[in-house]
Amino acid sequence: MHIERAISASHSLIRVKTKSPTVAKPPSQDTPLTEHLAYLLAQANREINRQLESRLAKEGVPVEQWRILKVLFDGNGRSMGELAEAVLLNHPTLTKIIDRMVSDALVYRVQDPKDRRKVLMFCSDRGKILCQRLNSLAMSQEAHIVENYGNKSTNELKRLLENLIDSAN
Amino acid sequence: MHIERAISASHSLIRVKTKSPTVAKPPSQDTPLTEHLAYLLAQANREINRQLESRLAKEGVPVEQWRILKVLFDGNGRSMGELAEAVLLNHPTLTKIIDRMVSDALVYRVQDPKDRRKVLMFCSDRGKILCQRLNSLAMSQEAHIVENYGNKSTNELKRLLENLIDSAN
DNA sequence: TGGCAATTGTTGAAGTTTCAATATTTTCGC
DNA sequence: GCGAAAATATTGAAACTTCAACAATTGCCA
Repeated sequence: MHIERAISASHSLIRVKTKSPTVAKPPSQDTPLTEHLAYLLAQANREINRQLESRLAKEGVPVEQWRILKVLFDGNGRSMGELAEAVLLNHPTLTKIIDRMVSDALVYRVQDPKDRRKVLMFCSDRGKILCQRLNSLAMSQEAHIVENYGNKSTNELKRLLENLIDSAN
Repeated sequence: MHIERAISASHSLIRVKTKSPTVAKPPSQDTPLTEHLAYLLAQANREINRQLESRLAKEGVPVEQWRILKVLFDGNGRSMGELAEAVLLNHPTLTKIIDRMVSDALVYRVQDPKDRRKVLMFCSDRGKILCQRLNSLAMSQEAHIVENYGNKSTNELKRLLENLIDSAN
């Protein structure tokens, strides 16, 4: 292995056939789309998100709103900026979603007394009750994934995703 | 291990405490948002997609267009349906992106002679040349990920994602 | 202190995606 | 072979997201 690397590094004309089947291929020009990490993530995300979406549709609530309710559930207010970060939305999008949720009386705005530029968001009682129903639906979805995919794989995948996210920052 | 499984399978009243520190918590009502698989996937996807996007921006091309070019690069035509499936877009969205790409002379439409309902998409020479430059950018992004995140983790993550996608269908 | 730069959130316009309806062609049962 | 149903792609309207500009407030430093 040492030797193989040395040979390959010296650009030998002799082709050394590598043995390992799971040897790390560096991504090359003709790597199929389906082997790119970015693509696999997009595909997995799309699939899982669809499943969740269709569960939450029972309550007529989009995934983003569930995330917002879940973050606010603890009763501590969050500024729009914190919230946007937490739920993976950019500011203007969040503002408009929050507008709808305020209309539905799920959340409400309070001006931050410490810093009057900020708006603190809170979850209403109605929002909390809905949130709990949504949590059940989300839980059952995740249970369903674990059933098909296995407990070990699920946990391992979560761990790897967390590391990836960390390493990307 | 055999025995443990047997006990657990027989629903014994005796609790067998599993040793593993990474024991599977079943998702519960108050599982934080950030521990849900759907959330981790969304976050990782967002992050990696942003990185890729900013690389491809050097050529002024959105990620979706790179995917399309890459799929068509082999010169075999694809129907809109096949293409939509391959690049994770729904039909109307694809139609409109293709309209733009046709304007830019990156791809072209040909009516399928075997089945005149279908339109076969092909990549132009110009599209192929651009695709190769984009492939380089995408490769360098993936190399960058591997650098920070590690080769082993990257491959393992890809494997797990593939399995997840399979198990979800 | 006064004023300039930075932070925070919202708004309106522009761009994009999605939904439902449509047009065209093929398939299949009878 | 005919007609109804299915498959394929596109279109226009509606919904949504994003971008750039704006308004309000705070922090800073000279």
